Amino acid sequence: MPEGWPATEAEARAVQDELRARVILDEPGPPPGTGRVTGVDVAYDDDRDVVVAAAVVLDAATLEVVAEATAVGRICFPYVPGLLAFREVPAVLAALGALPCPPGVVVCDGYGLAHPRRFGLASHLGVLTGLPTIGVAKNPFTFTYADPAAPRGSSAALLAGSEEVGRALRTRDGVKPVFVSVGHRVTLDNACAHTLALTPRYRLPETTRRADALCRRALREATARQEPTSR
DNA sequence: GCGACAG
DNA sequence: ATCTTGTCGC
Repeated sequence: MPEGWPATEAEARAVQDELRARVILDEPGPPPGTGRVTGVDVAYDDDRDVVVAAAVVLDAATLEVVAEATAVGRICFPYVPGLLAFREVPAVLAALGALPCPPGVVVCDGYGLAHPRRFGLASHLGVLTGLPTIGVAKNPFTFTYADPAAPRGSSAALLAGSEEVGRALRTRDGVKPVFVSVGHRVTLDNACAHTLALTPRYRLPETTRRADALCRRALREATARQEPTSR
């Protein structure tokens, strides 16, 4: 359990309300296809109280893996809608810290600005690290959107009432869109461009696919010696 | 008051 | 997130 980590939901919401002021929204961020892009994801074993985070660094031009790292820890916050960051951030920080090179733009599995208090996981991670971050989620959470046109690349506003908090972006022809929002130091247009650059083949970005596979594998391995294989 | 609700 | 086999389709 990290120093000063909130113990209650009310404390956690107060932390969000305070850190939100530090989000930078007026920087365009690195152009897609250049430098590096890093995916982060987390897997859990609630019964054993184990959490594993993975960070996978890709060359943005080729999408080849150039580095990866994992971190194992204890679960330090329950899943509460709107407070996901408090469950995921400590392990993700550890995984990012274990990388041998700078991560470039960090792609999170979840939301940034598209959040009840406009401070989702990607915003939180961005503020704590200073890195440019974006959020790419698989579900619209509580937000609304008009279905984008069928071709890949089409998009529609992701709305909280009349406020655009992100974009529903079609990454594959005729397939359910992903939900992109800004984290820190990246523009929404640029975040969508990055997302398209990371989806040459599948609905989800290569970064999150790679990070997801790695943290699941690391969780299996971290968990393997504690309970013998049943048969 | 009740249900919904990123991962 | 996680529990879980096969199956339909490109």
